[in-house]
Amino acid sequence: MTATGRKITPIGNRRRDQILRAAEAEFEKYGYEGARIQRIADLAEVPKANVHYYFASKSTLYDAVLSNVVDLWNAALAPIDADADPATVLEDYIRMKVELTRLYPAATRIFAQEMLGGWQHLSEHLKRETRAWTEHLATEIENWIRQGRILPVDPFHLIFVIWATTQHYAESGTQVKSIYRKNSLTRQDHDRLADSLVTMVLRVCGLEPVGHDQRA
Amino acid sequence: MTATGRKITPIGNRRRDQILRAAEAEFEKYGYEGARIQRIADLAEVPKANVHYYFASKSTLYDAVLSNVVDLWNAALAPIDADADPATVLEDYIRMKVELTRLYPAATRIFAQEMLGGWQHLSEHLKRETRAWTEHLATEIENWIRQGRILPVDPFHLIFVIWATTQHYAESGTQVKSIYRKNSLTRQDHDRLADSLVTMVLRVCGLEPVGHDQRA
DNA sequence: CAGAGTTCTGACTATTTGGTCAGCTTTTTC
DNA sequence: GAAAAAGCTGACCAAATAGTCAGAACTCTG
Repeated sequence: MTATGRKITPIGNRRRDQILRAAEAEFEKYGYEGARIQRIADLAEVPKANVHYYFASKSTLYDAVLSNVVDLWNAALAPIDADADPATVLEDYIRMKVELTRLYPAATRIFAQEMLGGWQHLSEHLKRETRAWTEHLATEIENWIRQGRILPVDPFHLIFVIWATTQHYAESGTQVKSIYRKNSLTRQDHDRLADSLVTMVLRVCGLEPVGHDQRA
Repeated sequence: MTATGRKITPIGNRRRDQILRAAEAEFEKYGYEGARIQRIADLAEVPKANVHYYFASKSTLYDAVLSNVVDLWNAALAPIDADADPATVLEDYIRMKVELTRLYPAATRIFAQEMLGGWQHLSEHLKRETRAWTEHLATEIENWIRQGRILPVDPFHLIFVIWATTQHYAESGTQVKSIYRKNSLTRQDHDRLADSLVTMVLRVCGLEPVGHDQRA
């Protein structure tokens, strides 16, 4: 250990962020095991020892990155309007997730890697938040079904479809290239994915799109 | 390098398989970077040097594992009946994928990890096979749409939903536990996932289930 | 059963990598 | 402006790990 125990100054904070950003990129690209402190240092354009000045260990650094990522995720997932109609809630949810994916591909991939690894590095506290929100939405869906506002669907499976698809799409920059022969994901690609997903999910629920695009 | 160049005898083949199986488990659990030759040796109950007798390097060993996995995958994806009706083709496809996932969770996870990593270790030849089949199915779906047999859907997005969902479900043993509060995935869980998926996908296409279950 | 070929392994090496630390430089504080 | 604190870093170190190799042990064939 070398870090923590001193005061924080603006100058130190800037360096910290600089290293954190580099670490995010590195962890995204190589995963926890594959990540190399030296490469993070190079990318941040600081000597390796400087990384250890701010973060005692690789694990500490990863914790910091992961915490940022999950905060971002949970913050965006926050609002849910109980009075709104199902189609709107679902559509908003989907578009928001796709948007997150477009804006923060690195964060998204780290989130997914962590998930695949069984949240080995995620604190209980953060896990609980993520789960709570999912259960909230599931309850909402169950209400809609009971009220006959949408067709019967297993709420978790429905959420899972949305989740898996956006997630998967985001994670697979290279896969999309190799299987679908695209060279990059444009803004338009994301919009079209969101449109497709919205239409598909609404059809699953027996709903029609509210106003926007109708193609799938 | 130490391996290859000698003849293959049954006894050698058995050891090779033994090591290969251990390697599959190790790569599944830790990924390429995280995998340790020593652990593979321990799991296979052979000395480490024996691993290197059969596989020159970690990379060679991973290639062998991956090749098995992709063969399995491509073999299962092979048949597609052009005359069959859309509902049947889609349902068979989904159930087959879920089944693969249930039977070979390790292989499935490795496949996914490799995908996430952008097929960094997969040979061109294997990549092409995987892609070709996907395109075949996509063409089929386009035909159905043109003939008015199903509602308009982006074929790739539809395939993607199926793919992403089954894949994701398979990969997420621990995630499912932590988010959905299940302790393990039973045969029944897989059946219900398949049922849900079939119903959802068919609804998306404006089709009704052929005969089986109707719940989603 | 003898010799050739194959299989196996303990002991080793080379390299990579996370982490430390003493002391230098810069910034802040009084 | 000097003392204290924070920031910084080159040069190390210890541990882990992939890979090597000489030769022992085993198996098969004629």
